[in-house]
Amino acid sequence: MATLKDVAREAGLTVGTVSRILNNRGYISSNAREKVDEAMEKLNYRPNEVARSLHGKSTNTIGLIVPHIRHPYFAEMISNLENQAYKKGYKILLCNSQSIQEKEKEYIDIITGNRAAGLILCSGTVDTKVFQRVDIPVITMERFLDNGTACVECDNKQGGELAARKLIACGCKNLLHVGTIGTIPMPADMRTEGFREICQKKNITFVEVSTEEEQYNDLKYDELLESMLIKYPETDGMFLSSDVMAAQALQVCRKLGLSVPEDMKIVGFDDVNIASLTTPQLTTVHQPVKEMAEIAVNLIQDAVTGKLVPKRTVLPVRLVERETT
Amino acid sequence: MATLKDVAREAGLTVGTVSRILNNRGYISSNAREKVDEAMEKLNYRPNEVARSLHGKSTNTIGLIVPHIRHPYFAEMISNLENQAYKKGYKILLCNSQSIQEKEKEYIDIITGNRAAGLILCSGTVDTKVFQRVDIPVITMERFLDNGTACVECDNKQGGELAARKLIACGCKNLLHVGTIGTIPMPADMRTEGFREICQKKNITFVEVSTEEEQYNDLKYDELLESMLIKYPETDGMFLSSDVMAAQALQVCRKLGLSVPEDMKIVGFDDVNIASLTTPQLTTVHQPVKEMAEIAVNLIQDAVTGKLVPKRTVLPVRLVERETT
DNA sequence: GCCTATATGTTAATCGATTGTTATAATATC
DNA sequence: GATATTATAACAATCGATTAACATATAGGC
Repeated sequence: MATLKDVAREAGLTVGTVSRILNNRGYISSNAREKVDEAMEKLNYRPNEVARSLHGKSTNTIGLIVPHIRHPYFAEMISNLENQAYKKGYKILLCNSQSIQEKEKEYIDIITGNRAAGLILCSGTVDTKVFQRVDIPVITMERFLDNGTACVECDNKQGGELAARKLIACGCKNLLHVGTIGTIPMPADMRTEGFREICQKKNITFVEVSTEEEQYNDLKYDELLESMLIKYPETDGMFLSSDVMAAQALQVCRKLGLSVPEDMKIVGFDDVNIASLTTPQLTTVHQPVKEMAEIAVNLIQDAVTGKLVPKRTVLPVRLVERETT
Repeated sequence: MATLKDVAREAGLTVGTVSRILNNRGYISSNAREKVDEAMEKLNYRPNEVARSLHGKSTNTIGLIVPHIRHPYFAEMISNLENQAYKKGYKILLCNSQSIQEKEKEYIDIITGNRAAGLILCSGTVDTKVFQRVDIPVITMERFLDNGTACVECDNKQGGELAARKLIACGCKNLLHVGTIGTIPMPADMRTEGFREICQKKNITFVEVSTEEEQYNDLKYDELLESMLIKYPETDGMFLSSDVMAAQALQVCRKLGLSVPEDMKIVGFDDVNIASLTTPQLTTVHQPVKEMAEIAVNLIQDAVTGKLVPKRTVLPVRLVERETT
């Protein structure tokens, strides 16, 4: 591929001048600019961003680590992050950790090695110690991290409360809640917390179940859900920590001959696409994914430019009532 | 961040020696290696990949341009591509074109400017002329491109045939097919082609509709579908070019009081997650996304290493029968 | 004819690594 | 003990751009 030197030679100028023209610095004659434009066109020149980044301190890349791309919530999140990154002149280096600690660590090495401007972490198995050695801004989403630069999350607890309140208002007496992965603490656990508090306050019987990594990875909760409904046949309302789970709960109910919402009320979480594609459509807790994504990217930029950055940003959620309650 | 020079100073050696140790070339004393290890540990050194790539000819980045991340088919595709890329030592630079030509062009500039090893293109609005100037391997997926290095696709025509055959075998007499975006020619159009051929051969009445970009971008087909079903009330079978569309068709049928599969049979395309989360679950044409993704990444690698690369790879599809037929 | 503003050339350093060539030790061989 | 061999490092060029310092050249203004 053609280099600046080639362009300079072709245009009959020196690299210094051509670079000046490219970057609009100093004095430039329209004549020279024309010659350079022609030469670039002719040689199909495109500045080597690698060389440029080497000269500058960092790149305009944001490393993004998610546990799953296929999961609609993350697909939605990635999409919004990409969008905002594009607007701000960043590009996204996409890393799918699959919740594998080793892979996550490796990706952190790759991202820092590539001198990314910042790191957005939606995945959470890595030891926080790893991050003491990361010297670029780290924005966590739905993940605890003492050493992180900042954290963006939705009001998970409020979400759990909304779900519990709704189910109880619908007349449910025996609730079942399936939460996030039991082995890894994360902000999403607060959904359970909020749910629990309301149930206790209102004196409603409830069962709490957490999922296993395997189920999370395969997006396959039907067996767990079925066994739970068989184990607790008196259940008349469920709060699931994701819409994917809730959609599967619907299928399980159908299999077991339970009508929703007549025999069973269901509340999901996330409010992704599928929530309105199931039959009946899901009542769910809406996460402001777009705003969270925008804030995350903006925080990276602020942190890079040395601005003071809020340690924690919590956005409100809201209940979207559809047909399962 | 610490550089090689810092490590060398710390270890009391020169950069050349340290580099040699890092890359295991030439003679190295265990003493020197030890000192370097210590220095790296102490300084938290991580090689600057930007500098490394500058020296080498290209990076190990693959540029990936998709029209949508949120669309479950692409989410699935991205996930599989990322996976294979990781296995092969590549990283993914993710670009969401939103089917906007200008954005696509800009991304191509960014990708080539960053000296990516190759480009995987799942999006298709850009003028093919643009690619005459791209000097890295370009693998297209579900997209025509004369100047591309290679193309990977599923047997779209066969998919259309399977769908038509199934609907006809179910006894449908008046079919409706909603295809891809009318204004942009793409391999997926062959689904329509295959569908049409079978209908004609079997003498079955059918209506063909194409979608608009706006609907594709918003993943919102319900209004179109509803108007079509009202316009063609005799319709008793539908073939939709994606599962997202098929899932929405189900909702529209429900709204119009049509039972599926009794009054209306439905066949989708892609076989993504939602296909088994709708009620009834979708009969659909399965695309071998994983294999397509693996092949695409492998083709990039082969092209980079100068291997001869097949111009076109077509993978078979298969019908997955669920509950809508 | 001098000054100034404009335009470009020249030269060289820099970013952080890789790598070929060369220099210097340490050890082995006869 | 001289010579060959092997081990270990230093030195310097290179990748492709940016940028600063300084020199030079042309033009117009007064």
